[in-house]
Amino acid sequence: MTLFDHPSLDLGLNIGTSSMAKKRDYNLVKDEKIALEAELDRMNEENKRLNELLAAMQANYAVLQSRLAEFMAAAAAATSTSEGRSSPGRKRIKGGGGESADRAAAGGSTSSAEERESSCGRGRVVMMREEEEARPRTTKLCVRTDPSDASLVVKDGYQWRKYGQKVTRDNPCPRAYYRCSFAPACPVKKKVQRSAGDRSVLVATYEGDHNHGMPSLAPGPSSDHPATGPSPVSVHPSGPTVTLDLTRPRPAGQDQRTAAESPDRFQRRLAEQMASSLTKDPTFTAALATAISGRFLRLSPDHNS
DNA sequence: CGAGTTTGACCCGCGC
DNA sequence: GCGCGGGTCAAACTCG
Repeated sequence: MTLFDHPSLDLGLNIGTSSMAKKRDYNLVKDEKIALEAELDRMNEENKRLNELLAAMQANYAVLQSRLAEFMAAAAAATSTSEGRSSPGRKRIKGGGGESADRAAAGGSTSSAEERESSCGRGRVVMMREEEEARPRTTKLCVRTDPSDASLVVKDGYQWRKYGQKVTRDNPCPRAYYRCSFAPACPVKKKVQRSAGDRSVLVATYEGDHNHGMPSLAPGPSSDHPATGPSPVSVHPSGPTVTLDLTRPRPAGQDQRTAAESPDRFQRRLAEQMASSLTKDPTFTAALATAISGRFLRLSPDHNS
């Protein structure tokens, strides 16, 4: 009757606008979902691409290492024939026959030195050569940091305790000495020094292998797990060297798209910025570097030898 | 109060 | 033998 003869205009409009708004919201959510799915696809693609890159790098590293092994074997054969026994104690290794055992014991955590000590005799050329081969693995990690950042900290996921700092002759920048403090008996040491040529590059030299897992990769609320990452990799004569650029600026033009952005574009940009900030995080990137180098070490043919 | 950092001293290998 | 330089020690200090 009258009730139905006079339907509220507002009510009807409200219903109409409400459903339209719902539809608009639905479309927005749909757009957002499409955008996120596209972003996910893009990330998956990038992940796939980086995995392929990593596989290629591993293959290259294996080839280079085998070549290095061949070269070392050839060089050893050549020097053993020409050198003879003329210089039994010429190339000494710290912690070897000349290093006092009580010093090693006083140091507390010099298991690598002790291992060498136990495996070498005094003044025997053959043993010296075995000792050289038993030398702890040395890995270099070059990290590009902000030049204004004066700290000698390379966040690689492990827990380090600084035990010394020294200004060396060939480099005005001080060199910091670290020991792995995560496991008491872990023999790994790390030296960190700014590159003499490029102050923005931190060169971290790792000696030895960790006898424990990676602390930051253990499950936990604050663990920063690498999934993808940048990093051009080069192999140095002393071992694999991972180079990271932590100061890379965001892609040009990204900051220029601020005016008149559609919501889904904004969402996309937000996602990009999140991904960008994640990969720009030094801890994230350094952990990634360690994970990559750790994977190299595990895949190394002479590892655990 | 414990863990980490700083820093001067010390040790030791090596070249001269 | 001596001095230099790299590596390490350890007491003092800082920080959370």
